[in-house]
Amino acid sequence: MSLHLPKMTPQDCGDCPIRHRAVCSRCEPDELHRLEEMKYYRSFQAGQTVIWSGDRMDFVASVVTGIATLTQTMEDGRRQMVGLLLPSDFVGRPGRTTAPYDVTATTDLVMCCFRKKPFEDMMAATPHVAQRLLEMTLDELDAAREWMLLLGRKTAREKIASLLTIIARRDTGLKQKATKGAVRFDLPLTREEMADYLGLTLETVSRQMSALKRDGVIELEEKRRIMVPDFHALSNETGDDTDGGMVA
Amino acid sequence: MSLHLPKMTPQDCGDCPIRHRAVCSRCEPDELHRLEEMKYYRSFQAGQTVIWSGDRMDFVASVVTGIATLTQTMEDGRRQMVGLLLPSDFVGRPGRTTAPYDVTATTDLVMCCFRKKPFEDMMAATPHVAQRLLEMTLDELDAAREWMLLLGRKTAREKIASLLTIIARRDTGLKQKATKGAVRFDLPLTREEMADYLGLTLETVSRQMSALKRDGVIELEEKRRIMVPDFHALSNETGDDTDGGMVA
DNA sequence: CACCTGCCATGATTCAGATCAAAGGAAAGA
DNA sequence: TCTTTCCTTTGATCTGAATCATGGCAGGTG
Repeated sequence: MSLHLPKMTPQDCGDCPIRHRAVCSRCEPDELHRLEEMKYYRSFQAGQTVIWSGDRMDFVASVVTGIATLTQTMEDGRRQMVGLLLPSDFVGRPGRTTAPYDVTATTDLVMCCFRKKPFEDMMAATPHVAQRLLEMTLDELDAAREWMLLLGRKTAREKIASLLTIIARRDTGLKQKATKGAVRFDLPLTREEMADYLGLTLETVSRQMSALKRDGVIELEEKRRIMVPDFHALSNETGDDTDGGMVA
Repeated sequence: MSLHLPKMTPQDCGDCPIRHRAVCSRCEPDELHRLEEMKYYRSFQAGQTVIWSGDRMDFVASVVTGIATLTQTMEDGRRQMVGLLLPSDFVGRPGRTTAPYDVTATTDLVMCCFRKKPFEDMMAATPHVAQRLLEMTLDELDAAREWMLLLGRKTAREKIASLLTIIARRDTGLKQKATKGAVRFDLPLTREEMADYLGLTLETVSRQMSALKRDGVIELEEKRRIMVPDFHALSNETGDDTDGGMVA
């Protein structure tokens, strides 16, 4: 395998695929220009570690393409994934010098980085970056709390169904429950990564995937290729109130 | 029981017990004055619900005194606490109209409330509130992620020890691991609330408390009054890397 | 080709924590 | 005083997921 990483030609922010959703989405042209001056790209291969927990972290970054994970590890090796970073998601905390989690590239990954100091200066000087970052952080907090419910109270089957639902939704670009009929998508995670995310073992993940297949809720076209014949049936397995909220 | 709530005389922000830690901590005198004009206090008795999940929420607020909880409930009644609100903590999300969780007063509670619209206007106009709110939200996100590790990977005994450690630390006002010798504190939660927080049943909570007592890690002076003879011994039960991080 | 190595599935067995059940103690009201 | 209610503890049993163990398959490599 070649170890050459693709050379990233610094792009024009105007062409950036995450321009409208990332931390820079609210920026005025002059702010964007300033960010453009300080940004640089970094690429990682699938499996590479971006940062180790405890390392000094002198940059912040947005995911441009690919998927990364945040994981915590206990001394005895137990691991829990605490975040899944998709394109436009932000990594790093202004005002902190040390990474609190391992950040790992799950697929090939491109990040748009800013050195921390200039970025912090900019945050202090103009409000749009900070405003957007607050919004994004609040969204992440909501997601983390939803995950707490999953980890604390859901069964293995519900956990799997919930994860598949989330991936299916964002993969098909569908917002709410509006998904009808069959859906197809690729799992970006190994069984072990799924287990780390769901607070399960990989064996349990494998068994529950098989069970959902046996019950006709999903079909496996390949190990990582999922077909959901009836999205509503999958939603019903998540344990969430999926029936559109308010009772008539 | 009398249903009269204590009449709160609006306080001067300068005397406020949470002045230096709450969302207003960065405010300049003029900003503080503006907040003072729009604030109002609300009191709740222990056990009262502050807001129901799904309710319209037209205010945001800081906890002044007392403790509140955020909980999510599944249709079949499974409950997971997703946040513990202590004095100076902030409730409510600017830009959202509907409460995502039940908020409940665990003890008698006083909140300093702001109607959402004026508060949002102020956030847009001056940066200090938004800056502080971002900081606090990032802290909460870290706490939520630490809790994800606990919920996903820790044993019942580790969960209990972790919760006791956290409450002990904030109760004794101690920052890091610097606690030496005996510590005493009151549990602000019932066994059931502890269970809801830890993703356990109340029976398991009770049993593990008894086990920690049997093993001499804690002593129960009353049901809710904890004495920890050796704080380090308790920390060792949390499963966390408590030995000060870096290996020599 | 034969041989790894990484990933996945599945069977057998164990065990931590849930569930079911009963009862004790403290506080509040009648 | 007795009763009720809330909180807690403890015991007996069950069970969902972990653990232990094996084998299959696909892709890469010598």
